[in-house]
Amino acid sequence: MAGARSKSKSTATPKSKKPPPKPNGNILSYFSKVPAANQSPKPSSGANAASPQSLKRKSDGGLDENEERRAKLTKALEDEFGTGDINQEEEDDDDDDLRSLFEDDGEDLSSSAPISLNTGETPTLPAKATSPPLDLAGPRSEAKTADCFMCGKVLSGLSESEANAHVNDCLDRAGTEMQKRAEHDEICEGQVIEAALNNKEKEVIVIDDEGHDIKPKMDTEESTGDAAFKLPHEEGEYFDDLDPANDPSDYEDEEEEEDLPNQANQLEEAEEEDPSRVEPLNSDDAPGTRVAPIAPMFLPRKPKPKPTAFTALMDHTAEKPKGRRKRRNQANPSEGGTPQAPPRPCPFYKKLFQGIITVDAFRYSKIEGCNAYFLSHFHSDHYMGLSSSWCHGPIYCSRATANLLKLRLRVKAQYIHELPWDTDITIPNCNGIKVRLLDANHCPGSALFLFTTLANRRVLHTGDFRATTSMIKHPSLFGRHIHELYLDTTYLSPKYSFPHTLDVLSACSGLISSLMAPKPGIANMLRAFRPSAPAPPRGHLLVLIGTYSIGKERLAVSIARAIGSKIHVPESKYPTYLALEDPLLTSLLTTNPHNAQVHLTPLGNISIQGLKEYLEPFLPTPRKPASFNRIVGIKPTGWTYTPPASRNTVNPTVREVLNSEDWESPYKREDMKPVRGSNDTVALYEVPYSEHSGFRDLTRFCCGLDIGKIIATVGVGGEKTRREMAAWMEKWKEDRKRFGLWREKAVREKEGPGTSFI
DNA sequence: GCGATCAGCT
DNA sequence: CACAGCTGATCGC
Repeated sequence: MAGARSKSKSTATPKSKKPPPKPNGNILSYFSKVPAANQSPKPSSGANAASPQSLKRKSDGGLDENEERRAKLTKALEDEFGTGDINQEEEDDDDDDLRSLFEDDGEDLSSSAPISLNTGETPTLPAKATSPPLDLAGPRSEAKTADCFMCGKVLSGLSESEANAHVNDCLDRAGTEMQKRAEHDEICEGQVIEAALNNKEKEVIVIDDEGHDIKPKMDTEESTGDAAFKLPHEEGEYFDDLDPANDPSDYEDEEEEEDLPNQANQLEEAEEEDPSRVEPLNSDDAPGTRVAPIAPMFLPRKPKPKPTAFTALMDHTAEKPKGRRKRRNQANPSEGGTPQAPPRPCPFYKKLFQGIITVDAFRYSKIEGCNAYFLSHFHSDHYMGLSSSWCHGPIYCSRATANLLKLRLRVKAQYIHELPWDTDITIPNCNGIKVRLLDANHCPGSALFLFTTLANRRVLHTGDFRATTSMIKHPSLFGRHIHELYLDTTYLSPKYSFPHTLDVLSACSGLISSLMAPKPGIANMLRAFRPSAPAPPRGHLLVLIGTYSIGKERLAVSIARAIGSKIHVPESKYPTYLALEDPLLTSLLTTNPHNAQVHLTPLGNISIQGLKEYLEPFLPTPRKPASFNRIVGIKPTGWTYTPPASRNTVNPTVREVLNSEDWESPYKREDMKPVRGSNDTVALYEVPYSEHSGFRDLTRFCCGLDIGKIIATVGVGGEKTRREMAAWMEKWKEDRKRFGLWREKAVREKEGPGTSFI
């Protein structure tokens, strides 16, 4: 399906008319907090070099595509080069927008210092785009640490580590700005909900199954209490809190009943639900054949588990159909196979409130009893099953995600319901349950779903998320009891931890800046003779950043801003990026590869060989000078980071994980080492940039919030992983019991015990 | 030819 | 390993 989709031609032209910017108020939002700059960067006239044909992926076979691309780029360069400055185009009318964007305080991303592109005869962004004016790495730099790229403060008197500390402070401060905004939004739960309820326009989206708008019926229904709250099929634990005898705060008790393997009790549920769906494993003859789930990640592979009802159920839980035998022949074995094979059952962790609401469950056809399908973010393993033929019910998601559903999957608009951020919305036909979207800090448009029943029972589904301390402090979460948490447990193992995102962004920006600066040795030598001597240029550096379809844009934005470059994206991906409606990103995009020093490319191209090939068309020929003659690849991956050797990752205590300095995962520019095979011209860096929560993130999130039951959503296929995850959840619970909710040390010290840190 | 699904491969 | 894809093959329509 991905293949089919990607083959579709990307003739889409940038939309000139853009929808209004989405509401603000998120923490660590992917979206800039400024009004849309309302500029749709035109595909530059000289961009034939980047035509879809030349940049499309290798659909017509291996090297041809690269050859073709190279040829076209070379030709374009030759055709064009006389025209002068490759960086000029598109700049002029962007100045003001850029300036305002750089000055915005809502963006926590790195530098705001456009600087010389350092391309020899070339020049630069117009001076007034620079705010504060600062040449971090250009030939005229005094030193690498001349100024803070956040606040402009002169840092040259400081040691490098002091300078780094300062810059990190600045970056962190940018984060707290968002916290303030969140506070501003909301004083207490009641007010927010009330505000939402009183705001007719925002309050309810009511759509019937055909997608027709019908009359809002909020108040009547919501105020009718128990009767209105009956779920269609059965009564269950969700009704417990209707009973006044059930103190919602008494959650320890309800946890007590939860077993160690947190989900084992789901087994019975699953079997009751539809016993016929529990299918035998690994039998080629059996209908519905499939292999056992992939062994839990991070654990030694074991022989395939015995087929049990539970494993059979969990087999369907893998987001991806990896390692699965073919399912084709189920419906009609005599034929070559038919897609009409009975749908897999939807795994329990995607079903909320007895399944009246599901999250990221689109590959199970129609789910009986589901009145609202939620999509947490636009990654294929979560939207799998969605297509133009979707007709099983309304889809709720963030605006960016909604845009992408229409643009990329052609899902019919009548099924798509975009929800605002940080606002309670009553979900139609779901017994008055409300949902509030919170920024998941995963990829653009990614959301946490916070559901609230009429009886004030809160259920949080994280989708995929990267937890942060500001997320813990979010007024929608902090200080509230969350009865159930569906948790992204991708990295729920002490082995996995990642540096703070901002540290990584800062390190990358710093690295690239320093690579653009003259070699210190040479510069110093020259200066020894003649201090004013311009440092010799080191050539034009191209920065190639690997990315999936959505995600990691922050890396590109951060680096681009640090070096004053635009960001080139293949023309085929351009509409996708526009659909994110991120004004900052949009303002930096260009489809002209010569117009930007920072390029985004599919992760598959990020290898030494791939970099070489990518660079080639930009190299000089007898007929033209080089656009670029060096290339640096950035490969964002969560897997390469090794924590400090002193860290106890075998059996750490929760306290240790939460607070010990050993569990800081520092990351600085000096930690960035090129991979083997890198040289002066072609260098590849793997950076520990993760958009999932690491182990410490998860621990802090779950110890910092008042959480009842936790349900893992990843890695639940293997018994051992399940057990280990459950053990951690148990430890978190004990820690909360014993020490109370975790708070950041600095905050505790500043405000003293007992004070809320909101 | 197109959409959907899957095996295999990063 | 696998973050979250991509690519080609196959099948139904």
